[in-house]
Amino acid sequence: MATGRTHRPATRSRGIPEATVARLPLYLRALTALSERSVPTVSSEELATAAGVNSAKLRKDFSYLGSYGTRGVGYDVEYLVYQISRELGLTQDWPVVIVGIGNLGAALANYGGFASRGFRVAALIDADPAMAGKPVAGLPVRHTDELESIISDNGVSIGVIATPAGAAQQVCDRLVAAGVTSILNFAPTVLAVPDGVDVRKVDLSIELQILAFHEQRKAGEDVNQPGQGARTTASRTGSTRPAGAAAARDGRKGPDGDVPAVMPA
Amino acid sequence: MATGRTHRPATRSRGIPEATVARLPLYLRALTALSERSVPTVSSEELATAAGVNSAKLRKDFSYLGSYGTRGVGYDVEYLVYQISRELGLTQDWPVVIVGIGNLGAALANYGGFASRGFRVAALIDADPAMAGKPVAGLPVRHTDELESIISDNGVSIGVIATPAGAAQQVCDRLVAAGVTSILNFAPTVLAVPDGVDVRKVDLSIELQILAFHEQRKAGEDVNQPGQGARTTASRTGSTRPAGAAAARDGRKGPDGDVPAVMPA
DNA sequence: ATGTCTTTGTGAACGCGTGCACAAAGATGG
DNA sequence: CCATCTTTGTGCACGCGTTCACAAAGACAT
Repeated sequence: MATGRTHRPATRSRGIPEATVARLPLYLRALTALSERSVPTVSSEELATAAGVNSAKLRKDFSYLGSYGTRGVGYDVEYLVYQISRELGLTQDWPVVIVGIGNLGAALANYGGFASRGFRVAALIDADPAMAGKPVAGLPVRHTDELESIISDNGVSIGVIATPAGAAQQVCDRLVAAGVTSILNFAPTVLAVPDGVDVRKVDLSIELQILAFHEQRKAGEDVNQPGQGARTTASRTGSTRPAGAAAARDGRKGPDGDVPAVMPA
Repeated sequence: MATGRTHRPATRSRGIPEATVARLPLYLRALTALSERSVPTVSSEELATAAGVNSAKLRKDFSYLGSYGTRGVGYDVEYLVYQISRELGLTQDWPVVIVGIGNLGAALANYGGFASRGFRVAALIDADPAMAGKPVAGLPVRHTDELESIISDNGVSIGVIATPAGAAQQVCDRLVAAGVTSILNFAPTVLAVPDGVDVRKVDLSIELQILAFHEQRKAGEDVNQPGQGARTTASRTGSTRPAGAAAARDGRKGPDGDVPAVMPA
């Protein structure tokens, strides 16, 4: 999960659990694919497989939306596409601004998934005056000075931050002050926002680090105890101190070259 | 959060909960920043604030790694940086290949967070022959034909997929066959992989859809009728679909089909 | 040494999410 | 109209994750 929710203690929004909301786009994608192939109905089992989830979970998720299935038959594909789209708020058009038109910002601007899903890129904004006017993905890049007026004029409520980490909080503040209440943050920083503003974070390097953890674990399984049965609940309580912890403490001395000292920009 | 875990029923890897592992990179980032400012020690409260989490949660997370703090004082910044780096497997150098050098792939290649955090981009791979040899982020793009040999020669175990959705599964299969056991997938597709292979998914459009859901909820708190725009100023252009299932049932639903032909590529 | 003060480490309770398993509902065929 | 078969919708139990609250541990001053 490259995800990170800020605030919001897992509030059950209108009775729909957060975990379910996070899966609805997944279902929607699978359903849209079926729709394009003119498949009229689909069972929870088939759809679950296509979406990569458990069928019981899928049925429970749908039960939060209402009883949209027919027992013995399954779900009407078109109908379900509409219901989920409506629930997610995709039946309306959301104007979005992207701030920070570097490599990533340009990639986002060109991302087809936005336009095709109820989102419209209202403007691309960058702080570099040299970028101003330059067309990216068919849109002229606007300068940061125009940020407030762009948001106000277009009624933008969702902003995407693709700036360097150092500029993110400042951009965030301006977006919020101008009226944006939902932010998708690609900068590797924790954003501080007032209550009522949603922030979702996508952090590329964090995802890789999590993968590295599991990769290391796989590699170390052979070296250490190859025990398949090593998953006992034995170490549940008590300090599960790794055997090498004591030795590691010796290395405390200081400046090891191992530790990368450079933050990602 | 742009994250999505595939498979793996929340296995508690070596006693460290998945949720904790996912937060370690966050702590590491905050700690590295402190380290650069030569801060010697930090309390759980301060660090928790910097990382954007609850202090009790942070202490419990660290307790899974061992007792690395000093009561009454806090945690030694340098020592903790090393411990977390080691736990995440970042004290070694992970060679990574990026497949699909479109907009997103190029952005990833240029992303500083990779190189500075124990990851090394071993190669950039693209299926387009016209791209071959072209330098991106200082590396010459290699053709897909070389995929297997690149992975084998460099001992790559982590692959990043930034191709269009249609090519993702095929690329994935080849990566896995060549020996890759961890995949970071940016293509909007559910990847099927054999046991033992980890897949993490980053899906840009899903994140936006989740934001839209909450945004709609905020806007519609007073209004019951769906499809109500949030901000009062601008008229929300668009497809305010005639409510009702009937309208939905006559072909062509929402924006348009999913699976954008052009991926974040 | 002794007392005070700060901060960690964790036991325990609670709530959310997941998955099983099954009854109810409806389709379908005779 | 009845029997059978398929698939939904959900009650229930279980486990993970989060949070509170506090005792234990150490630093520091006197």
